[in-house]
Amino acid sequence: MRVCFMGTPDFGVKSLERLVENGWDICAVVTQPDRAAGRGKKLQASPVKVKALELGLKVLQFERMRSREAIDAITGLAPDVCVTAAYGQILSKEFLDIPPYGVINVHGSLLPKYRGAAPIQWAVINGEIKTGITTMYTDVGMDTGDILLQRELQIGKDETSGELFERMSDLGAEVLIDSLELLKEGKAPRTSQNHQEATHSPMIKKDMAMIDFSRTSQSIHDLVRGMHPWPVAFTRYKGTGVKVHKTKIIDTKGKPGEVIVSNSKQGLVIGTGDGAIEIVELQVAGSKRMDAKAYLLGREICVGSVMGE
RNA sequence: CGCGGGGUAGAGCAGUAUGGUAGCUCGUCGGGCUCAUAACCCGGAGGUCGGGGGUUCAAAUCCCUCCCCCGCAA
Repeated sequence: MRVCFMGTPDFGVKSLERLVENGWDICAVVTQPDRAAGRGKKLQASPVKVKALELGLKVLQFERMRSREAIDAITGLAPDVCVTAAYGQILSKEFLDIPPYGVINVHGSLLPKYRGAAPIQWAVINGEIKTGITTMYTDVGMDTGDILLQRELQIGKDETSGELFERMSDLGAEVLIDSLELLKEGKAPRTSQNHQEATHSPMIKKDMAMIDFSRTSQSIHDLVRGMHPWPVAFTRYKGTGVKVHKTKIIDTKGKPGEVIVSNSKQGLVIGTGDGAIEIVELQVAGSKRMDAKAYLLGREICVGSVMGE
């Protein structure tokens, strides 16, 4: 089977790697165009593109997948199946009809829950204790296609999105391979989704990562985990941004946002809506990420002052 | 040339405008005190001040240059 792989961020890299390891014939890797990003605004290739080049695969990049040019190029490759893993563009009916075996998508949630762009982060932010991988037959809707395979994964109490991402991309690669095997043998299951139970996970934006200390300690802890390693939950202190990398729920009481404890021995503890939370690791603008205790050796945060403003 | 902050002891910082003994908090090592401690007291070790060049009697500090880290924006 000729496979056309489509993906952009890290999530897809593992799947691509495993496909190649397992001997699948990758006729091309389609990824989003290089974008100006990072300090200095240099053009940057997507993680999938980097890996594809490393593996010596043919790379294609299209501004718009719906364009004539893109459709013709893929048609010309005559793939038997297309695989998408966080590709980043909605595919048209015309495109979906190209490969005879269809387009298979690897999605980071137990569909129909968490359809959309950021299923892994939202599962963590919402404090879910389990999530999983779904492979599906892509249709024109947003993650609405019929389910092929599904496999669950437990989420750790202190696990971050980044850590979960790692495990999810491994699992995703596994489930993808299994799905393709079944598809090839003509034994692939197909179950439609229960659309009544669908939920959505929109793309994460920076402002969603702002900590609201009037919420519960648990939901703040979940936000911090879910927004890590990007964009990282943050608050403000005396006008400057403070990223919060790691927190721990503390059994104490305090007003929301109030600094209850602040010294290099005991650390930094802030009041929340239902108790308190310790900021274990933080990062202020221009400086590195560090333990709050280390930060307090050289800088002061006054007890009684308020975070968040 | 997108905007900006930073590199000083193991850690976190001050010192740089006005060049002149390397400083603070913590850790660490040794000693003392206390029923006790996130304790307290005494003493010690630990630094090519990111690299290189220059100016000067003298450079962490002024000039030139290179390297590295980070925030914003994307």
